[in-house]
Parts: sequence; C-alpha cells; structure tokens
Amino acid sequence: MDQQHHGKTDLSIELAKRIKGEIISCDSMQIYQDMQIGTAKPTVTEMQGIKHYLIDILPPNQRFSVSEYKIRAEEAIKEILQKGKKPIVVGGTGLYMDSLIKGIQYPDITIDEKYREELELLAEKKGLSLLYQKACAIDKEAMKTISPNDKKRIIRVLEIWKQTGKTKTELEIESRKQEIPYQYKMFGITMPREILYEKINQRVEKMVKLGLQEEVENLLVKYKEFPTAMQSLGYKETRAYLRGELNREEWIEMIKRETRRYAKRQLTWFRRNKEIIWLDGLKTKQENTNLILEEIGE
RNA sequence: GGCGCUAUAGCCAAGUGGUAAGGCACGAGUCUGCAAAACUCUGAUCCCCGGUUCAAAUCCGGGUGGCGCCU
Repeated sequence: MDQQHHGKTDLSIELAKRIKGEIISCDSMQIYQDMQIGTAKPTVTEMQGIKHYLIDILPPNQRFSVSEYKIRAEEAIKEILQKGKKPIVVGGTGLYMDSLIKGIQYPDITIDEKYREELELLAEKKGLSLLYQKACAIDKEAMKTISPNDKKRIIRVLEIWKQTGKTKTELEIESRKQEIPYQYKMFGITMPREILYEKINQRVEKMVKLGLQEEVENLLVKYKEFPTAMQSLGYKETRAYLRGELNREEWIEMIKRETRRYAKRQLTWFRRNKEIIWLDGLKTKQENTNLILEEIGE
C-alpha cells in the first residue's frame, strides 16, 4: 500500500481488523520520535489497538537509511507471521518499499561519514565535474544514468568503490540475487489531482492549527543535530520560518507547495510499478477494503 | 479632468533596432545505504491598432489596462 493524504491510515487499520493483520510503517520520517504533527503519524486512538511497527523507533538526531529499514521491516514481518497474523506494509516511501518487494540485499557496510564529507568539500572546492570524471572512470555503466549535476549519486559511486572495492553496478547485481520469500499484493490509492491537492492544502492548514510551529520549536531545543530528520517536509520550512527567513504566509504556502510536489513524485514512483492494483481514494474504506479482500482471496 | 510611469509565458523578470536570458510554479520523468531527499526534461514571438525601417519586443503616433502624482 502506498501514498499519503489519501486516507491510507484509515484503510490500513480497517484492513488489519478484517484480516487479523498488523501494520508495518513504510515511511522514512515517521520512524522518528518527537515528530508527530508534521509527519501526520497515526495517533493511538486512530490505531484502534492495531499494532504498528517502525514508528517512533529513533530520535531525530540519528541517521537512518534504507538498508536499516529493510532489516527492521523484515524482522517485523517475521514476528507478525510467527503470531499467525498478516503483515500489512503501509507507507509512501518508495525506496523503502522497493527494498522489500525487490528483495534487495544490502551488504553490511556503514557509511564513512568522513570520506563523504571529504568528497563534498572537494566538490565544492574543485568542482563537481572532477568527481564526476572519477566516478566515470570507476563505473562507466552506472554513470550512464547519473547526471553530472547529481552530487549525491556521484559521491555514492565513489564511496562504494572506496569501501568495498566494487563498483556500484557490481554491487547492485549481487544485491539482487535472492528471491523474496513472501507472497504479497500491492495496492495504491489515487484520486483526481485537483482533489488530492485540495486535501493536501487542508491537511497543511490543520497541521499549523495543531501546533506544527511549537513542535518544531521543541525539537530544536531538544536536539542539536538532524542528519536526516530535518529533510522532512514541513520541518525544514518551519525552521526557516522560525529563523525569520519566511513570513507566515510564505511558510504555509511553501509547505503546501512542497507537499503537492512530493505527492506528485510519489505518483511517478509508484506508477511505474505495474503490479500495483489501484484503488479509488474517493470510495469509502469499506468499499476499498472489500476490493482488497477480493484481490487477496480472503 | 491633467501630468508622469508602465504593459514580455500561470507568476517574478532580463532584453532599448537584427528574428525572445534567467528564476519559480505547472506537467512529464529518473531513482539500490541522506529518498518527505537529490537530479533530468518541457513552454512565449513580447497588450491592441497604425506608422518609420531592408529589419521593431525594442523608435514614433493613437487606443486600452495597471500604478503613482496633481487639481
């Protein structure tokens, strides 16, 4: 299941009740503690007693990544199955979702932050094109799809080479060797773009009313570093607002706009996955739950 | 009513005689360890009418709209 702002929370809980399921969140930001409002986390009440995994598992001052997600999600899947229940993976982080459905095996390496910083500095001082050329020399194949402006991915090619002695291309081939051990069905929720965007706007207004500003203020007091958490939509904009870089109107507008753009990117991501069965987000959760039950043969 | 300024893509905006910079948004897309991130692609003949000129978004006249000032 995927997509935000579509009522996926409601639907997933309804489904869990019907099939004796438990929910595994697939959301790169809901893993963080102390970030409730801006990530639109389901509340305890909303959860209705259905157990949720991978929500609030880390403080925002810690780094997180797909490989870690993959490990933890798989543990959760096992645990749920052992109880004789059904795992329901719910969320809109496409990369994380793919780690599961493509069964990607991430080799056990930790990120060398020093080297990464070194490369970033080098890119700044001597220009990214230098790194780009290096990367091309190492892994011509991978560089075919990486833009000369794509700093993150260029650096990643170099990191992999330094840490494993293998190219990104080689590593990816190895990572795909195992078949995934589960049967699954994938569902997505859509609705007309205008309605989706309108819902997003309303949701942002609601977040502001619920105290997004205060939540971010508290966050900034409690933690000093945010290796990944401050990338979160709504949070980085609120921080800018608190710093006086945006006025109130600009602040709210920007969160709305960025959220709309995010929703569009999610759509692009999931649209290319042909195994997704699309549900109409304008239908009721009962109707959609019934459709899902039919599809999975319950 | 008079005077001045202005009118370029959805928005902001460069360009003052030789056939339209850039930014943002929209739309489309990429995606294997930061992914709610990062990156890629995509649009106009320049308010209207007339004139000058080999050639006008660019000069001149008129019209219309906007902004400012004056009585």
